[in-house]
Amino acid sequence: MMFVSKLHIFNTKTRMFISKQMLTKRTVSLISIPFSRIPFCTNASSSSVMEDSKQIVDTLISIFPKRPQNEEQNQQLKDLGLMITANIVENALKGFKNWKIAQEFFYWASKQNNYVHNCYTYNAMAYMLVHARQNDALRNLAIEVVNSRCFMSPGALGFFVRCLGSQGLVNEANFLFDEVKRLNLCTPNVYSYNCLLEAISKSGDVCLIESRLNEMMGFNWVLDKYALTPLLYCYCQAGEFVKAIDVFNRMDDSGWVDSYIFSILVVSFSKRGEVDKAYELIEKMENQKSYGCLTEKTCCVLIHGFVKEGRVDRALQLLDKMHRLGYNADISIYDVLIDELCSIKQFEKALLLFWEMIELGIQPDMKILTKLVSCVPEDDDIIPLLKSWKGDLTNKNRTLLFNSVLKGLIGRSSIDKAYELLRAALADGFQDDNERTKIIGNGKIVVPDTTSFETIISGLCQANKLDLALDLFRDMDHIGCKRSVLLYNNIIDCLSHSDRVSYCYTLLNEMKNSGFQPTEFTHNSIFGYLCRHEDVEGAMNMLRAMRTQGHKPWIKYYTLLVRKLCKHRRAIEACNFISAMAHEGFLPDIVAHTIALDGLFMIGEPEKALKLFRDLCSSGYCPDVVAYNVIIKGLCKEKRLLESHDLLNEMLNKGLVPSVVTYNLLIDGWCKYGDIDKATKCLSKMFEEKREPNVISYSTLIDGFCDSGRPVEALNLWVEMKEKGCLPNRIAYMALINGLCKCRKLDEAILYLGEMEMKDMIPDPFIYVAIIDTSLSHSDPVLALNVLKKMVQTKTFPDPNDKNHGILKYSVMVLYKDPRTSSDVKNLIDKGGLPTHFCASAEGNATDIVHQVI
DNA sequence: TTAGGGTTAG
Repeated sequence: MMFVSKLHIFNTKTRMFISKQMLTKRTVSLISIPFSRIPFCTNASSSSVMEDSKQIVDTLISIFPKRPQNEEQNQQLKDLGLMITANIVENALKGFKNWKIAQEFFYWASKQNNYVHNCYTYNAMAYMLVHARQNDALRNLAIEVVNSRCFMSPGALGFFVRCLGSQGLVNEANFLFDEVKRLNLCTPNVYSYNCLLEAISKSGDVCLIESRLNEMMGFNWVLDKYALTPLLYCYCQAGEFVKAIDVFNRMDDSGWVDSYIFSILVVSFSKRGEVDKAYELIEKMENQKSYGCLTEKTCCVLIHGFVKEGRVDRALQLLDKMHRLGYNADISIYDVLIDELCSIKQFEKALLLFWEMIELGIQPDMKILTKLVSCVPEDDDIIPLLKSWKGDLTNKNRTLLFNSVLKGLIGRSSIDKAYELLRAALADGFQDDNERTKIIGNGKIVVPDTTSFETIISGLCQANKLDLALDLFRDMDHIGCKRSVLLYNNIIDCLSHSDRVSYCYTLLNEMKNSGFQPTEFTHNSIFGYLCRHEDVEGAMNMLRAMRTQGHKPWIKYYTLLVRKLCKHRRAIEACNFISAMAHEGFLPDIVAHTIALDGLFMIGEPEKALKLFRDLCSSGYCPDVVAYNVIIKGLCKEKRLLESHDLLNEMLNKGLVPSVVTYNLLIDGWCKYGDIDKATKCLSKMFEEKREPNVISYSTLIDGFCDSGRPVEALNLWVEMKEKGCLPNRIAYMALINGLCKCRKLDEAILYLGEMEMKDMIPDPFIYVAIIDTSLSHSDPVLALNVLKKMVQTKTFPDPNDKNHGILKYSVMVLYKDPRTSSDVKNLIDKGGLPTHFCASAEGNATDIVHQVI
């Protein structure tokens, strides 16, 4: 046995200055070589040594895992321990199938006399740990290699660093790199650095990459493509596309862009939703004749990515390009494209792709076929699709096709046909001569399954044919077809919407007894019914049942209940419901609370509202702008303007930004309070705070000015509003016209009514009433009559409960009595243009009616 | 199979 030196001696002065040319020509492609093929060791010895070593390696691999079972083997292992070299250990390590055994061997070897590990044995061990994903052990090994003070070649360092990087142990890679440098165990070269950069890029840490690159440039090294690729990758990961494109262009100028580098950028564009940018890049490379850059694999990745971003247009263009490049698109590409085209209802394109597949010899699978059958809009397309199936027509496939035909019929609103088809299949398994059923049946019987029932029952429920659905549901038992949770849910939901709630409870019990666990949907279907019907007690009982199952009540339902209660002036009950929910562990959110606050103000309980609001704040809730708005609105209504402003300040202190609504409420508050100047100040404040006033702000203030008898200012504001680009709407016009009437500015009111009608805006009846009333007080019955005729023409009259109803009645009577208008009013009455209740009073006693009105 | 709901002007 030859004695082989156990220590490799390295040249520690390997640091050198490498020119760009040297790098580009000599650097081996780091990226394109699979990790596993990078050699650990280039040590070559004489052939006889290799022979001997090989024998030792083989023996170790064979006996070590078994562990010496007898004295003889034990002795053999001891003897081998005397003979091992780093080379032998390295090769033995590579031979073990189990990482644990390899690790035991590694530590056994290190205890043998005269044996010391070298960098290659460490690397072999690291490699085993990488493949076994033993990150803790790998981390420890990195520390051990430093502690062992073993020298490392720059290449070996690079290898270990890549091992760490591949497992995402970026900090460890940096630690190892810096420690071996500090302890003079290795002088890293460009390759070692590039490995480190690649490892860092796994973490996407742009700063770290940049600082390492600066380090490299400090040695006057020229950065090559393997240094820039990790940088490009990191910029892409960080979404720093400007920088990424810059790096890419630099690489492109040097002719370094290969398919991998190209795919980093282009796939990253796609992932960030920059589909057009990705496509432009593809075209740019194509124009540069860099054909090799766009590989088949990249195309596939991009098509999937484009579709995911909802850009099926670009995906189809790329598919076209693939064809031109002679690449094959696999079935998954067609699957994803057809699926997407169907979901955006571009069925013709989907069908074209389908037939293209067949032409290219790619056999569509059942998933693609059933998708198309179930959603193409034309009946005529179905038969050719069904006939195209060349695969096995097993019972299962037959049922799948049958179900897709049912789905298709329902999608085309032919629920009756679909229902009959299922009934026919249940009756005789298709003995009729319908062409479609013959194809599916192919002379054999189609056996409907649970999905068939789910499809039809869901269709029947949607079409409001609940009883038919229930019959079918009951029939499932007779043919021995298993029900499903989906079916129960669908029917329960449909029953709840048809107000047949007692049957819902029956089915709920039935499903539990049949071993189906109700889902959140099941419970919420019934909970929804109870909320719609303001059944607080029932809703609470359901909540308790839900709590035991860990189900959550849907927000939309419990807010609906709160809203309905408040609308019916049952705000106190709404508050009690909210508390009871909280007591059950379902704390309603700020929206439900806001509705309740509004409800309390509505029933004239401002103190209760304020208490609830303060309780919310102190219990850690953070009321938002809308909640504050509701309180401000309530306080304004109560004429507590100063408190409203206190709340505005409170909002600001909390960092909440008051909305346009907030200011509008305060403007309205001050207007109604009679302090129009304060209201104007609020408008100014909006400009200061860069909260652009809207048409509501202006209308409110215009109304306020008119109420204060200041029509000129109202009209000025009207002009200002239009100058600011804020267009008046129907309500704004009505506010102005009504306001002008209140100020007795009849001519202006008529002017704006004309303007409004020119814009095809139809005013509410009260506007006509206001003008009629004002005209009469201006002693202009003819004008009033004309407006009354307009009302008759447009058939808009105030509701009998509306106060304007009485005013109009009185006006009609006045016009009836006035000789200037009397005959016209009679005429209107005779022709039936005026509702009878106006006619009856026209001849009545004026005083009586005045009493009625007032 | 299921969703986000609440506040402003005549």
